[in-house]
Amino acid sequence: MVSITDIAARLGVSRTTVSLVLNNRSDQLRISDATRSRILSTAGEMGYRVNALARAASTGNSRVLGFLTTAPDEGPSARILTGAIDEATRQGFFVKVLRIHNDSALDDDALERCLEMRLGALFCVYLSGSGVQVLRDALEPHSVPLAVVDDVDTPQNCGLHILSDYESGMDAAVDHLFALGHRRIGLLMGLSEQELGARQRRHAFERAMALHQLTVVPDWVRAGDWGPNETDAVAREVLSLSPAPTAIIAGTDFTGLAVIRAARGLGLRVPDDVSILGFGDARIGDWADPPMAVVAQPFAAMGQMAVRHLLERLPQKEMPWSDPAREIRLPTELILRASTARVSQTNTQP
Amino acid sequence: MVSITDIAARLGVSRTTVSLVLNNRSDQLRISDATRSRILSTAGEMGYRVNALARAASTGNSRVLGFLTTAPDEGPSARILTGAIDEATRQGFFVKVLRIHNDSALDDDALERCLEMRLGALFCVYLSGSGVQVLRDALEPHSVPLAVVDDVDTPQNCGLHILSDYESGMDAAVDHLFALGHRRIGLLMGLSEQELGARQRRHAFERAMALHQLTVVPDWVRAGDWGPNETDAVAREVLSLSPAPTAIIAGTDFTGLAVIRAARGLGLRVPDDVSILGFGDARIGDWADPPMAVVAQPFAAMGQMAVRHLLERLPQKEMPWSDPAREIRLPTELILRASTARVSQTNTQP
DNA sequence: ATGAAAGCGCTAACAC
DNA sequence: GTGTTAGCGCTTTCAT
Repeated sequence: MVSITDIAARLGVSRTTVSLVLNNRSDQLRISDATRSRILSTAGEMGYRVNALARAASTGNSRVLGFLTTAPDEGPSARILTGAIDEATRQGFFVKVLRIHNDSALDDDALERCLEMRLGALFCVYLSGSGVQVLRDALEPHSVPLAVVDDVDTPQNCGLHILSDYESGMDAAVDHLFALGHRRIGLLMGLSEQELGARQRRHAFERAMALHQLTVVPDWVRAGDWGPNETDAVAREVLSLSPAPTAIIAGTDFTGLAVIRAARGLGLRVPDDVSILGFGDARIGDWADPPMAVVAQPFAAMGQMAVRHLLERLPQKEMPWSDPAREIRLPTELILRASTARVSQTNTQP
Repeated sequence: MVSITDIAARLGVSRTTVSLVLNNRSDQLRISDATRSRILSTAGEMGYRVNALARAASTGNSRVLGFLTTAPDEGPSARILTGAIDEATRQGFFVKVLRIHNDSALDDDALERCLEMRLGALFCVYLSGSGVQVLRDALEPHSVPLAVVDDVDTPQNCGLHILSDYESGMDAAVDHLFALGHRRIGLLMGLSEQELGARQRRHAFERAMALHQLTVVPDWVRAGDWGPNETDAVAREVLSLSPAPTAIIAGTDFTGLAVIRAARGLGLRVPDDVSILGFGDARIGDWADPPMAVVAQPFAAMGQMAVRHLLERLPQKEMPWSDPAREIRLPTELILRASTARVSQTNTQP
């Protein structure tokens, strides 16, 4: 592949001149228009392309970001990645995706390779808190900025933490249900109580309920890392209580689907007998029966923000590690569909 | 960050010696065990990490693969990526994900950047045929191997093409339905007729039907790039025909969900009145109501195979471009769930 | 067994 | 305006 040297040789000028022209530095250091255009056209003819590798080696700046994840194929991770790529591309950066398997002790190999590649900055999703800590400790000495995205139990001083604004999301959800006359609202999370995501949802839910002076009934609030069948079972259990909630907020989109199924299994009509509202992905609910309303989390925006903030801090090459982790919460969006309705007459008393 | 030179200086040996030891080339060119261990331990103490950038610049080999996609956040793309990353990691390679927006003329910028980064090989999904052609033409002069994954209308001579084995997948699907007594089977694809995926599914479907001497009823076979509502409408239309199919194979998982919804909307019970079988993603059907049987496509394996084949061809640095595109078809898996059942008595006549 | 020297392709400081 | 020189951090060939 043709190099800067080849062009210089062909034209009888120095490599420096070629480099300057091709990098558009010619305005600073003045190159004659004649030489300039000769170089440009020759480069074109010869099919020259910078060797980004050599450039990176020379400048020590790879213009590559690393994205660490345990589950690149799950919806949220993929959305975050997409948002991140778009923003990175816009700023002339690449994204390398690394998969981590063992996230508690944090895959040493992956970390090693991040450092070897002289990655400019890193962001990660779905790591355990201890994983993030390990990451942080490894990165700090090398001043590699770090951002943690989505529900990760980020320890103090671990850089940026970007997540959904659960509070406004839950507020919107409860507001909406309240406006439809619902007073008995349950929360089935589909996430383990251990996870930050579950705690955040629960907390935001309790807060939103309090704002409306509604009682949080413990039996109607359940957490757990459920598969389809477990979700079904829990939902049936909750919907069979008396009194039962008239509306259920599901902690994830898949959980929502299973709750709808459970309701139907009990002979309840959605939304006539019970309203169901999902939380998470925007799209999937559109295919549910009935189409499921959701509080959509801003995954793409989260990836985008992660990159934007990391790149802002790149030039100074210095993370404010000592500061407590800075949280950025991005707004959710309530998407109404056919799974919520005015509470039925027989169910109006709290 | 500490370099090979630092270590050499500290130890009073040459950079060469350090390089040899750290690369385990010491067996070829014999280095004394003493020196060897001194170097290793010093490297450890000083926290040395190869500068992969410099190495790549020097060897001209970046050990990075590029993954081009128009929709990194869609299920199949993400699955393929995951499989690819796993295989790449296993072989000491990285994967850079590039998003392409304009795929007909192929995002020139992205291509430019692939070449600049001296990517070792590329694989892509969701490109148009002309996009692949552009890619191929740009890559050939530089001997960059290319693999096209999944439903892409790959022109001749465009390297490897890796896709699902639609024939055995459809055979399994039709076999299964046939065994349940179904004779009137429809195919609602949810993919535009223009797309390779639709043509492949249709062809495989017709073949499978013929194997069982079943008639393909044109009215029951529909293609189109449908959203939820359009799918619903088409499904209702087909299910309202008389005679109507007793079983429907949906071309994608989401389409399957909407078909179930449409059936229910018409007062039909699934699977009692009509059986429904999805095609595509393995997981999502598990959350459907009823849980939906699917022919699962081997997305992760496809990514894995793409990488494996590309890496095989890396050393010789030469693609057999002149050969017709070599197709590799990977087996699907029939996952049975509750959406299919023996055909009802009233529906037994073809 | 070790080192010197040249090379990869690029950038950057400074001289002419 | 352009060229010289040195440097990035590594690899590789060839002396010693």
